Amino acid sequence: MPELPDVEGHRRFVAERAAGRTVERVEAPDPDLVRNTTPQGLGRALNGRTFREPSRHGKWLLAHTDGPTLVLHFGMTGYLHWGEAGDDRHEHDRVVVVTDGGELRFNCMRKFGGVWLARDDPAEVTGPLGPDALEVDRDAFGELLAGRRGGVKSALMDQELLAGLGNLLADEILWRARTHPRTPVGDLDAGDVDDLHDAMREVLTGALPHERVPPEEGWLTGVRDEDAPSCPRCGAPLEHGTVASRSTWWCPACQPPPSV
DNA sequence: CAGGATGTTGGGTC
DNA sequence: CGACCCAACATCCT
Repeated sequence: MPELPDVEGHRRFVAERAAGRTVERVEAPDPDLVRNTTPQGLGRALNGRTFREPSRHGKWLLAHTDGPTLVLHFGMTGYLHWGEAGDDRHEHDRVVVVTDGGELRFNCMRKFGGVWLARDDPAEVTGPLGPDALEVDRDAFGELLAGRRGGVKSALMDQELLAGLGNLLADEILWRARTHPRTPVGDLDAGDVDDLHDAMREVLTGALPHERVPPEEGWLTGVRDEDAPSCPRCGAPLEHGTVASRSTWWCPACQPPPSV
């Protein structure tokens, strides 16, 4: 679930369902997913507080209140849903914030995500993050890459460089920009950086309405789970390998490998 | 049964 | 320090 468009969807969900509601208590069916305090401590900090308009930085969701901020990260399988008091909960609902108008439920099957309490600056729990990928214009993007060593895919996915892109988005952007994922950043010329920035904007703005990387026609994500996927653009059989320690798909025709 | 999956962290290496 | 790799985390699915 969790790359920038997914988390933006969760942000909208909090804005629609939780903003303006007041916390009555916190319940943690799995207390381990309350990461930097105890469920009791989280409750003491949030009880009586009212959710305000949430924000997002990269893959982190910041559910602000009129006091501290509830910070959420979704790992690989986290999502939010809403329930009314007395509704059956899902077995993977790990943390539940009970408000005066219903329950915000953090569901996380694989338990890679979690919730944190930020009494002050959320950066204390998120750690250092680069600028949000949606906010980076062409010049800023070029400056981020300038001086960067290593491969372009690992750069795009480095949250301290640029926040919000994950494995699916990185492959999607590289495919759209016709750039091989193993291309050294230092080999990119200005036109390549233009193409990458354009592709990033197109992929993000295209994905946002879906609140996910859409597995649709014309997207790499639409074919990457097939048995023998082929390029949605040129039809060549896609290649697969490990790049930046992640499962990676690319088109050998559209994205020629970097010359050694 | 083995292997893989949209993420992050910590340890070790060069 | 910058960057890479791997293992680990927990759970489900093929």
